[in-house]
Amino acid sequence: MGRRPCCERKGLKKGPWGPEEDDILINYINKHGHGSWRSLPKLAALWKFLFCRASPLQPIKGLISTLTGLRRCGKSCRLRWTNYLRPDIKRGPFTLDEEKLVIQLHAILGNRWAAIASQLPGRTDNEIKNLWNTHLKKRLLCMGVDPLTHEPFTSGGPTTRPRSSPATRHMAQWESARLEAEARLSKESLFFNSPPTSVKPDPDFFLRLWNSEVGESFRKLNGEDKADCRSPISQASSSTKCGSVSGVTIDVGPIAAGSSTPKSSRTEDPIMFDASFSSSSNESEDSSDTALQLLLDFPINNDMSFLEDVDTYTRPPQC
DNA sequence: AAGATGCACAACCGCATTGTG
DNA sequence: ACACAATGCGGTTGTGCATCT
Repeated sequence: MGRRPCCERKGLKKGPWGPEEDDILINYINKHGHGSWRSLPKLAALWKFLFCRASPLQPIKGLISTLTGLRRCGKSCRLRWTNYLRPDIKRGPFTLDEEKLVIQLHAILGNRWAAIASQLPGRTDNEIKNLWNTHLKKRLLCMGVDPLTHEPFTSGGPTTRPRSSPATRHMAQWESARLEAEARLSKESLFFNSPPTSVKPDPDFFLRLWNSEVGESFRKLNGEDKADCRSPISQASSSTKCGSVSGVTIDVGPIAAGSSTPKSSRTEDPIMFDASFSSSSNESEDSSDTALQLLLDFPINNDMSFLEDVDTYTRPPQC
């Protein structure tokens, strides 16, 4: 038996949202929260009809809204809210620091846009995805760096198989563990002692995480680098030792000012990110470090003269 | 001035994962 | 344990605007 569609297709509006639709959605969510996205469109319209009658014409407008509902499926409502209407969204161009952070996190996490977005307060996964596809990827290509692997192209062009350096693999393992633990702790804190509205980890979250079993397992395993590494979570829960990234620091500098309710306090975060990936093991041959550092030095304007200095890398044909 | 082209971004689609009865 | 619904996520497409020819 196949899945039923998330919403009935008949009569549902598609395409750009209008101000009236935004208004209905914002008012309803501000008042009630989104609850069930599936039922939200009808509820929102009904609520508007019943309670928002500022002008003599409002009852008529409200009736129309009620009869037609939002005419959007819940999925569309969720997307509109999370990507555009949410009050904590930071509009405007990405700052240099944000771009650096996106590049660094992409090197670690790959195309896990939601995970990357969680590290940039006020930015959505969609926004970051667009930034990557329209700006950063091209920038990497023009530098002769494979956007998949964050490593310089070989003379044969882009690598056909994504390949990550040991340091990058370590970072990915650690980041995956951190994200898993973050989700778990978030659930636990909700369950045990948090009020319903408090879902964000406190500023000491990473400190606690670092001191938890996960961080402990990483600290203990300093220097061991085995090929068949499993996720750090698995490592932490078993006796099998595997590679580690002890002392890994990623210093991304200050995130753009004015960001609202960051998930963590970076200045206090013991897990400092450092573009140089200061892992202790066999990094001398790891070209991705150099590539990443080179990328971070990339000028933000369109001045391409920097390419003259990059004789180490093969320039791809499209540049 | 008008059409072509490129770019940026919002929105959609389909699959994966999670929740629930 | 299973089926189904709800939600989340990433890839892709559509659209409007700016720039170029």
